[in-house]
Amino acid sequence: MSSAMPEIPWHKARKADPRQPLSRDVIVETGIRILDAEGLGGVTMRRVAQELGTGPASLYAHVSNKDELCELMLERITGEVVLPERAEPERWKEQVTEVCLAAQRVFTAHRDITLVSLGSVPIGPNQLRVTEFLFDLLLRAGVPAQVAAWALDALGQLIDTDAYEASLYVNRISGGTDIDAYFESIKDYLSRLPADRFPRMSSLAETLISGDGDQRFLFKVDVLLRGLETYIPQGPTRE
Amino acid sequence: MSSAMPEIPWHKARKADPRQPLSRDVIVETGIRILDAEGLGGVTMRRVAQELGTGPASLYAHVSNKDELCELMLERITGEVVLPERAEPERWKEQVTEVCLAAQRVFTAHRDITLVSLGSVPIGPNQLRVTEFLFDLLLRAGVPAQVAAWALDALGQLIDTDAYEASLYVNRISGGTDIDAYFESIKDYLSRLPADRFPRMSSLAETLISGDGDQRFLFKVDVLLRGLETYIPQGPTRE
DNA sequence: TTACTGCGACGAACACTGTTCTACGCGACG
DNA sequence: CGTCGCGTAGAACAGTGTTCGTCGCAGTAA
Repeated sequence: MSSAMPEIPWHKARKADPRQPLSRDVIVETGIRILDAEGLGGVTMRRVAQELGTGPASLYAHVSNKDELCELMLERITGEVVLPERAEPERWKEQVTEVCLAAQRVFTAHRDITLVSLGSVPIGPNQLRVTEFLFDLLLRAGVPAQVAAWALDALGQLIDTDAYEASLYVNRISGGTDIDAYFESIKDYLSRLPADRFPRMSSLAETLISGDGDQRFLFKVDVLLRGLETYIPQGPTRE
Repeated sequence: MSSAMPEIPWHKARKADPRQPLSRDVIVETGIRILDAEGLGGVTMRRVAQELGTGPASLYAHVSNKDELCELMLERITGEVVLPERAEPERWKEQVTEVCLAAQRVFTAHRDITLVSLGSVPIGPNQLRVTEFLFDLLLRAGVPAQVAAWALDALGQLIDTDAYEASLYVNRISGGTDIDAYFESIKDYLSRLPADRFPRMSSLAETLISGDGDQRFLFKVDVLLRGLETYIPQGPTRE
């Protein structure tokens, strides 16, 4: 206890990077940084804490859970989705497509973050912001309220699932796998299938695996919108 | 080593249930039993081994991985999906709906197993069986090959995602949460949203959360099929 | 200035996870 | 009868999320 005691060494050297005094925001930002670099699997409490020069227990003063941390990350990332200035119902299909594509781009850029949103009801402010825009747009386009409401569910699932699958390929690529060779091997496998039991898949293997992620995603959105259009009372929009 | 030695106790008492001599099939079956009872989170190598009266290391002689075990489980479960006797293209929409509903029922009955299929290309025999049937049905209905191929992707994602979300509610229920009260609280939350920024969601909160899982799922399938129909060259099928 | 009080920080530990190493025992085959 | 190989399984390793209890520092009251 005397002043003759030398400085306790480990207490000062504790953090190589004595940055902000550890807040909710810093933790979320750090989590996202790790997410972008290593994927959701790399985001562990220990890893985040280490990046902040501390131990995992310190995080629990600001974040109650790892699940909560992940949802906070998702909320912040959803904030990156930029929406059009205003809804243009006369070209609603194009605008819905634009928003979906923007969202898919943002999520895919953050690896497998959509694994989090697949399992949670979107109630964060930013998630509500996007949902409200699409909801309003569909209603203005003449889609019945109940149809529009359920369509939001479908659109959200579509974006999440597609972004998740896209991120899996990113993971594989960053894991060293040659993605083209991978798809080629699948095509070979399908085409070699016994033609008596799998006539369609074996003969159309090429067709099955054709198209990159964006093409397939845009196709799915298009199918959904075409289907939605048939629910508009006065029939399909005239060209 | 003499015959005077008493029975080695721990060798006989090792397993309370000395069943089959540990094969791939038994391991997969045990995994599915645990999956049904506790969800995918309960399926650990230790838990499966314990159920078989052995240690986790023993499983690795029959299964190379936990991931492989999960995919084997998925494959076997997919085998439970019963397909119609033969494709009836004249009522393709109804038949696709039937198959989708059947698949969704099977998967939902096995908790969150679809979390596995979300992350893997379906190449197991049983998965191919279902896919081939749907592919053939769509082609016979007049859907162009490329459209049908991509539609298979969309249908699979729809089934997987919906079954996964349904299972989350099952998990919550088995976790003791009152699911009705949960949705009611979400409805309250949405309706209390500031009306200036969220006019649509706050006023239509009731509409947003209405409908049970089956209704919403059937709606999504219907939208997809209606959209698909517009891709058929001679236009929508006449009634 | 001093004493206290409350809260954030955090090392250590707990109960888990998937996976690997290595020794062991038993059946089949030469 | 000997030997070889394979399936079994205990122990251990490097991780995981989370909790406990201590410790030091800020702010506040006396």
